[in-house]
Amino acid sequence: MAGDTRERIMESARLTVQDLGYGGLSFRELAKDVGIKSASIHYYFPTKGDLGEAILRRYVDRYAAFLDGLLDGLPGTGADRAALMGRYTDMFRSTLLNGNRLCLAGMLSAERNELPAGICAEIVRWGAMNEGWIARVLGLGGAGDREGLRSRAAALFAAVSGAQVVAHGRNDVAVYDDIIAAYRASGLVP
Amino acid sequence: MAGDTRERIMESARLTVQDLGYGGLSFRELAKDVGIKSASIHYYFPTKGDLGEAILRRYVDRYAAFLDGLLDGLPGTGADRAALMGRYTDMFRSTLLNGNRLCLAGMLSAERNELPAGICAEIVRWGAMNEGWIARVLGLGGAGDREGLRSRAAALFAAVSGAQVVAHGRNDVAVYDDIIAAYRASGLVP
DNA sequence: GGCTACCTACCTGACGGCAGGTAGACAATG
DNA sequence: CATTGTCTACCTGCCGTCAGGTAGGTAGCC
Repeated sequence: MAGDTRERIMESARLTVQDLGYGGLSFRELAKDVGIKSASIHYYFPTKGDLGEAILRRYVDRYAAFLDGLLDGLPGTGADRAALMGRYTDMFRSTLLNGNRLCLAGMLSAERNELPAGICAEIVRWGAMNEGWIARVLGLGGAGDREGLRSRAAALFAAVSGAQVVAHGRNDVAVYDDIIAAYRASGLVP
Repeated sequence: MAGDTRERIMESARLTVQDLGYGGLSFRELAKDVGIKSASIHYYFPTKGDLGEAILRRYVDRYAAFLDGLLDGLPGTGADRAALMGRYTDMFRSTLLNGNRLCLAGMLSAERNELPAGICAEIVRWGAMNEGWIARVLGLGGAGDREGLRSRAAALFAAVSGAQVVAHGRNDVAVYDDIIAAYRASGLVP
């Protein structure tokens, strides 16, 4: 199966980074999980940095496609803002449910000061993509100056990310749910 | 100087963890920074976990004292809620300014899945302490049911933490400032 | 005063283990 | 024959940790 091994390396690596962080990702454990020898990983990804960049790049791409898919064929009435944001917060919720994992980019954000530059660039792209999507959703209701939407979207993205980190630190999804509910009550999240 | 070496170990370790994380803290580098040999650290802290727990415990205690100090001798009119929250957000801001560091507990929150239990307990204490203080500040305005204050405080704590993580990931304090401003505009932060 | 005993605050030197990474052989496939 | 994918074997370097030693101070006792 061409490309299968590469696929399984990336999948396993992603799950590990979301669990233990980039520093907690080891080629030996990774190889054990995939069922090959650690040296073989270098065939696909010359260095650890290359692997990290590849999985984050694909992560951002996939979620961009997923989020865009949510907007497809939308009436644009703005009646669905709340529903869309519910889908958005559920996205972060599901990673917590999956072994108390953190969003890949969120985890790497924390580790930023010991990461290669290529990964940092992808972290920035993750933020811009999320904020862009949220701004579009917020704009569905109608007007709102573009700059206002943009800054509110950035706030919303940071708030949801923070809720995930805090809940992750306490290993308790209920904490996440409560915080999101409070965001909604305060009007920050539609 | 009795206790001086122990003090310097803890200070250097704390700064490193806020910079590179718990995984990025090495006894050899730490010893080099303090000016002793790495083995000597074990004289003060038997294991790495003990050191980590000690610095986080003190971190929580000190910020608890600092925040309580802000409330001392307050008129309680509630006119100062905004000012107090400004002091609070400035606290997180200053760690970003200091070498793009993260709040110690925030960093450890991300690494939670590979941390000894003693440290995890202190992370929980950090959250409870912050939420308790914020709830008190929010309550200064007057009424508000206790449960409502509590959940709003939890949201505010998570939001500010998230703003710090996102700004840290982009290595840009301006990002933090913009997000906090948007929180204020949305009414989440007084 | 002198001796013993214990303490603090480090040190030297090493241990086993794991990290990412490399060189080169080899079998399978086209 | 050439390419692809994986292997074995190994490298250097760092990791936390430990055993054991030592210089200097202090306290108690004859």
